[in-house]
Amino acid sequence: MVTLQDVAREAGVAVSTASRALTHPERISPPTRARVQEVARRLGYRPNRIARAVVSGRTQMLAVLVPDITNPHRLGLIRGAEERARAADRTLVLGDTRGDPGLEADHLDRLGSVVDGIVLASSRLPDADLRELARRRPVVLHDRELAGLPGVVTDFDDGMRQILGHLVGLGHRRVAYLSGSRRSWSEGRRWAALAAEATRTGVGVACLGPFPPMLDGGPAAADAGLASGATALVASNDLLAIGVLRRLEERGVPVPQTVSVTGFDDIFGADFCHPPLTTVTAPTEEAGRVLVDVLLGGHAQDAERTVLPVRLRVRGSTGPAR
Amino acid sequence: MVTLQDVAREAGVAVSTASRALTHPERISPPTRARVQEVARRLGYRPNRIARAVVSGRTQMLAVLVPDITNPHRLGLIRGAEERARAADRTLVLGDTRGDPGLEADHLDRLGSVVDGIVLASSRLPDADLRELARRRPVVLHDRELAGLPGVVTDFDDGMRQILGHLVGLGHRRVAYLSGSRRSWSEGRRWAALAAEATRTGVGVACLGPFPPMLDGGPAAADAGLASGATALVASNDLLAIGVLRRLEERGVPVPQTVSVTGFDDIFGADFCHPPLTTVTAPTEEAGRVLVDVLLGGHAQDAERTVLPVRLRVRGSTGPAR
DNA sequence: CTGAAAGCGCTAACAC
DNA sequence: GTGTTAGCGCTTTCAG
Repeated sequence: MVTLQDVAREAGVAVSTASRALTHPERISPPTRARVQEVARRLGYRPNRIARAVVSGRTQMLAVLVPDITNPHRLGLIRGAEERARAADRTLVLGDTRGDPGLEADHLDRLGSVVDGIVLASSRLPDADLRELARRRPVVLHDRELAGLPGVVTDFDDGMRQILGHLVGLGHRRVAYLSGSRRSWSEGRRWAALAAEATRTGVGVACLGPFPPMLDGGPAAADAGLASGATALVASNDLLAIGVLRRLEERGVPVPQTVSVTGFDDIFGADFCHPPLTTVTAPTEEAGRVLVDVLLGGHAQDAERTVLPVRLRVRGSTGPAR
Repeated sequence: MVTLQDVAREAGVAVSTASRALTHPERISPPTRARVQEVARRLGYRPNRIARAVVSGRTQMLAVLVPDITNPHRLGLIRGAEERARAADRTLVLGDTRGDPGLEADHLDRLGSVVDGIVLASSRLPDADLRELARRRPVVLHDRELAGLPGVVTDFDDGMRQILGHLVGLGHRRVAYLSGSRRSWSEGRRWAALAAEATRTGVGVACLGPFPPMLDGGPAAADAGLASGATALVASNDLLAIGVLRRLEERGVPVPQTVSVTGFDDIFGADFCHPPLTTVTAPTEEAGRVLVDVLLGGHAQDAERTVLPVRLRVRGSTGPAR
């Protein structure tokens, strides 16, 4: 590895001069600057960002922690965050917590002292831990609310309202909610919103599950939903909903003739599964952008809370109640 | 931020002792060790990994660069790599190059001096740049071959052989290949393999495109394929194939009655699109694991080349030639 | 077993 | 403008 010392020696200047010639060229006389830069190039010098970070205390890296990197739902967020990070000349570090608070804490232990800020998507960490973390580093939350911490949340309330409104309009009066993981904050929001709306409109909604909020959870959820006698199945998310659709097809149950099915997230595949899924779409790329902006804007202290609007996308999986 | 100095002072020992008590506890007397550890915990001390890395020269971080993080095809690789990295107590840093050599170089500039090793998936960097990079850091390649560098490649030859064999068995004699990006190494491999196999079996194969290897590329590819008079369309990858299926459905062309369609990768969604896609599946999680193992095993110098076996998955999108 | 001191590669006062 | 010097927080000889 060629260091700044090597460059300085070879160029016949002090290290500090070499350093400046590379990072603050305007403060160096043209001839010296040119010589240093030429030598640096010739020697193939690359600044050691680690060393630079020790003194500046900043690495220009941001971390994004997601519960499951294989869930297509997060792709938008990641891409939006990536885009903004790149624009701000930061490097994004991505970590997968597998929805496990232990692994999440692990990752944070490792990355906490390395990155300049952290985006936590659907964090499962206890409130106290989040607060403590936020004391060390700027932190922004996605789909998790905690007083004092800034964040971006999907408008689950409105999403569920739109879903139920749509189903009621189609004549459905008995609805089953296929719930996902009990431990997630957003799961609680979804169910609460749906239950509230059901009460308001006088529709009966049963809460089934929890089921693993993945394709694999589909079979059990579909069977339970069918057995409940509901005419519409509201799945916790698209992954589960698609799994449900597959199971129903396998069992020869026509959708939406016998039951309607809805999802949440509008993931990759929701528009080409069979039948295409009626679901709620959220501007996840925008979420990613906003999260990084808040992190970089230094507003991470101000506890801004942004609620992102959602929109129902009606596709083939919902129809009139039988 | 509480530093090691703070801990040492509070515990009434030298920094070096505090350091050892935390990283080499066995070399410290039990009472001292206990005291230091207790103080560290009480003060909420967290080692600064950056500082640690300056002296050790290692950060315990590995980078994985992929051309497009939103392509579900890479999820397996990422997950496999993550798993191994975690097991080896390393942190994975993920970067998206958008298939742009410039951005890829950018990322490497930023991360090169920070990570202990690099996994490059489908790198678009010139051979010379790759070689130079490999001189600085351990590098392993995925789906790109370069003499002297270790890597893991999908067995494209066998995959294409299986696809064509399957189609020929169904009576297809006129096949169109819907090509993807010209600039990718794997694209070249796929076409070369298909062309060779076509020659061997005396089947006519036209190369159409290139089309953007994404869902969006589907419409143009489908129309061109149909116009070519081929009875089977072999798409460069699943994303494109699914886009093609959607376009065919839109145009009312029955699949596989009028044309058969095949993909490559077996991505999320390939089994629930309509009709389900006949494609080639590769053990991508295994690829991720092997790549990280090679990186960590220090075999990165030995230029090992692992070819991963593939398997044809026949689904509803292929049938007898009309 | 513990402490003092050197130094990782780089940046940033502070002089000249 | 440029060089000298002092660290950043930590690990690691090297003495004691």
